[in-house]
Amino acid sequence: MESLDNIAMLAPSIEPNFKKKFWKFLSRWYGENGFKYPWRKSPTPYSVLVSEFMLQQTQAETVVPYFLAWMEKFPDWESLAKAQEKEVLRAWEGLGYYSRARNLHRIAVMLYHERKGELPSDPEELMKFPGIGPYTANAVASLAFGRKTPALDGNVIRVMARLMNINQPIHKKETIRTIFQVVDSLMQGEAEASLFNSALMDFGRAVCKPKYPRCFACVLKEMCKAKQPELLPLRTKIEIEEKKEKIAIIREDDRFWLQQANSNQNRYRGLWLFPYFDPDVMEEKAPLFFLRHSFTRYKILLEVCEASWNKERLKMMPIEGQWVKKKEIFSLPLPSPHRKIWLQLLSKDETNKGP
DNA sequence: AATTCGGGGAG
DNA sequence: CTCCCAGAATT
Repeated sequence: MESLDNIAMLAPSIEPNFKKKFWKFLSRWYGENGFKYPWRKSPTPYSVLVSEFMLQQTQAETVVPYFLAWMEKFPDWESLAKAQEKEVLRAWEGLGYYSRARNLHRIAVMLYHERKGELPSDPEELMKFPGIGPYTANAVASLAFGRKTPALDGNVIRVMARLMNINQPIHKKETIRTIFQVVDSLMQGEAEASLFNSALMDFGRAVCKPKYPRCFACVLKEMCKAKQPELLPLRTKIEIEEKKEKIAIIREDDRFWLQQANSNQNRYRGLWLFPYFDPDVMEEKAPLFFLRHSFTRYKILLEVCEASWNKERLKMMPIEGQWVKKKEIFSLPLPSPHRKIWLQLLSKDETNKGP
């Protein structure tokens, strides 16, 4: 088995023949099987950055409708720069990782005021912007500006790790550096940067899949050194933590009590939430329903109840939040579970109104 | 180097 | 149910 060092030393001098063959097979596969995503139709630096932000840790099919709606609402840097954060978060609602939306908005404002609305094309420069890391910087440089630089996402790293039979944890810095050099060398040919990176990512997603790779349909099989079927080092398993949380619905006619997520906390910052039930200042009136939702390592059972303020205690203890009219809740950004709560409440209101 | 940050789709 | 996704920032 080759050591990583050997592969790293080989990288700059991969045989021209190998490079040629690699792209010949891959480009043919891409021509027949590449995905037709809307952000590939007429890419601009803006549309590419929007799509790349949305695609961070989010499956492409999930992103499609969000991307289309976003480009309608915020077609360019200027419209995004002039928007309120509330609108921006509302357009992002349901995608998760909301700091992506806040960072994208910040970038728009920065560009609009400081750079005449133009992104730099150099990956090192791109990395100076909030929310742009190594992958996104190189993706934008290649997909939007045609720079020949490797965009190493999870798919590409997996493909290359198998191709070279790197039996080491693939998230190690040294491993990534090696893969970067190899891909960099592979793409220095006729291949257009945008096509090359897109093809490799699509290929990893569709064929060289994490769990059940379709080796039988692999066009790179003859040059792959992976010892099948042993594939990749397993990831460390994470412990799931189960929690119960109680949400209070406090209403007064057509107004509901909502609070904006604390600005010094990162999760849900800027989004609006129904408050947690707090027995010190609230009284439960009636149970409503349960809702479960899970994310990363948490499995949360949300209990939703109707509640009212305990006015005596409320006087001594200022409570954050404010009354929001029913009609306004539609336009506020809510985390997914809270949006679901809201929709449940609405449908109950409707059925109660029934003839 | 490990954790945090969401949510949904696929198997 | 479990795994994973066109990652980045923070600890």
